[in-house]
Amino acid sequence: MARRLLRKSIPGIIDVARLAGVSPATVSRYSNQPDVVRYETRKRIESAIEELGYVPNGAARSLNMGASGTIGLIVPTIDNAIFAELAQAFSTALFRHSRTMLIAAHGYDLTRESVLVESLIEHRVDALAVVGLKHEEPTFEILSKRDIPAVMLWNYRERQPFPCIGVDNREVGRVATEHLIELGHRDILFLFAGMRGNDRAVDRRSGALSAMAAAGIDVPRARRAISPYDVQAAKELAVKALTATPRPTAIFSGNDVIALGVLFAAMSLGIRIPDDLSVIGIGDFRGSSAVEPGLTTVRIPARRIGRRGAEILIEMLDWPVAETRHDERLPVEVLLRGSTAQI
Amino acid sequence: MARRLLRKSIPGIIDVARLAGVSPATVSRYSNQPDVVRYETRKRIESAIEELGYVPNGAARSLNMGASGTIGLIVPTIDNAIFAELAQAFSTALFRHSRTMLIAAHGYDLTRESVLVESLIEHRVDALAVVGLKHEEPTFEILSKRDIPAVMLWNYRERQPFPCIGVDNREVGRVATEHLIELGHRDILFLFAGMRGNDRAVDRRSGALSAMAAAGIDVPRARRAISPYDVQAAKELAVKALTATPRPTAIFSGNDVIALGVLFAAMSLGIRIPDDLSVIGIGDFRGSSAVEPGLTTVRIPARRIGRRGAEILIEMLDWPVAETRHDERLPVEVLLRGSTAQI
DNA sequence: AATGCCTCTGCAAACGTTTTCATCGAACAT
DNA sequence: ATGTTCGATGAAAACGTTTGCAGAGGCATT
Repeated sequence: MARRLLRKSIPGIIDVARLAGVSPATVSRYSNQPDVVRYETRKRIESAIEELGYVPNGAARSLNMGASGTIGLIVPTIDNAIFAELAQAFSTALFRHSRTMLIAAHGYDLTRESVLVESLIEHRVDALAVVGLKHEEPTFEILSKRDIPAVMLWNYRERQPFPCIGVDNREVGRVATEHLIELGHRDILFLFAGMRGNDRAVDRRSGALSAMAAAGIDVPRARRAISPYDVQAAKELAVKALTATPRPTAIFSGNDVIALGVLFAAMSLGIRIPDDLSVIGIGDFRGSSAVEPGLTTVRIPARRIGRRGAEILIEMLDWPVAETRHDERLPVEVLLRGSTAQI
Repeated sequence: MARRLLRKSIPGIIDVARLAGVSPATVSRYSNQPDVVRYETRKRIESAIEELGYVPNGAARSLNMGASGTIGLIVPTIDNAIFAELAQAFSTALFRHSRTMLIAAHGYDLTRESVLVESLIEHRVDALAVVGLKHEEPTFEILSKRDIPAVMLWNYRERQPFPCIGVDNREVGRVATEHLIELGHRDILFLFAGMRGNDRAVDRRSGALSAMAAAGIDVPRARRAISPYDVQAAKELAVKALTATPRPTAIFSGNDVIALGVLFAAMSLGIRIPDDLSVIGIGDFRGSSAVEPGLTTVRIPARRIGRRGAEILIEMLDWPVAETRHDERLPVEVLLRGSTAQI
């Protein structure tokens, strides 16, 4: 961090007090409980604040109060349609309750996560949300040592060390697969998302494969692949798979980005969708409904997860004694659009 | 904000000092300039910290030092491919210099912006980056009153109150349009992005129209429309425009999202791209190269803008005396892909 | 007039760091 | 033996708020 800065000295509560002819205590009361200050005094303070351009020092306040008004969010990356939606909703919900979001990204490297947690704790976040259920030991340890209110977003499962708000990604993988099976598909190519440090992808995969097993359909190794989170890369992968024979009749895509790549691959090869090939995605990213044909996908309510996560944390802060668990399992649904059809 | 929380009392520097049998001053020195502390003492402090799970209190440090190690970023919204990329790069660059990003979004409502600035200043950000050149008076006022190092990202122009790092969006609009003109197009439909609180869109529009004027081509009102930032909405708009006669031979899209909508509209109508219609976008969002056919677009280096913005702010913090202006105009280039062709 | 209550305000002690200055030994040169 | 320098540490004063406690004055009740 920087050395001590000697900048134009910023006006503090004492300057305001002096100018308004009152004590600092009164100014403080003015900004925290205005109604206890006499009208006339209030006016004087107001104009003093106006004149000096006074903005209270959050660090001092935070030091005194033991709460910073800041809540942390740790995501794999911001630069991803779906986490961006989540973060935006989270931030908006916090703003509504006059708190601020401190966001940090670890780039799917869970070992870096505990460093971020520590950094956020150093900034004295009042509460913390993380994406996913899987975390390294230090992360859990530091969190419980401090007993900072924390939630895990995105993935839902029972009996977790912290409340979860999200969907059951095994269910997500399952319903997507079942949809294809119901349409009569037997030869399905599975393009899973990368699974390093990504328990959502792991769960989807396990849900998908168990649905196949339940239907008694074998999934040979050649029908399982892992695609990066990138339209172009997924497209190339799909092109390769679609030019080999025999060609699958359907493709399960671990997320909508991969599904888009598949769609474009099919277009470039002149394969008609859904006549020659069914494609299903996961996520319902913005734009997935607009692509031609519309992408059938499993909707994951990212915004709602973000909003509820924020609200629940605030609730935990405001009623710290409440012994209720705050888990929330959100429903998933298959959005039927044009990219899947009966075989 | 919350009332005073009475939580498990968190260990402070004094607890560490007591446990290690030294004074708080020594512990402080340990974490700031470890080399001045005797090896043996250092070891004792280390194990005390370990045992207590001590994490320094940023608020106290910030209060004392007058610097928080936090840098603010204000964007219209996080939930937008391009700003997410920017924010991610910004955050990463800050992290590399051990600072943290505090991000806030105003949803294209510039009047809300000054509230956010104030909130960030209350959190004592050491510096601030905002997107765009156009801001309400209070925003500028509060910033210059405090003389907090600030930069304006995304849009570049000379003689601005704060350093700009970005591209000249008039140039962006111009080169996109010139590309279409060079290909022989005369009847071009312009789908601009919404311009409320969005000076980037305003500039692109003005660049585009002036390029047309320079080429002596008239653009009737019916060939100018404004599209929301949404694939589906842009698609509907484009469908309407493409079913009317006469049909334009090319469409200028204010950004890649709109361009995607146009592409899908054309597909759904059986209009061949680029044979029957040329489409150009702006931004080079991820995935724009993978769509079929590849989208010709004007590349805007969002990541680089984010990274440079962060680096420049840090530079301004570390050498506050340097009188050099830190503006940076980044180059733009037309990426030729499959969606445009000679008429 | 004395008493009590209420409203508004001030005093001063925290909160957890960093940093200047001073102190104390030890090592070293004279 | 005496002075000098150096390295390692401690004491204490900030930094800018919030808040419990108490005091001052006004008003109503006895």
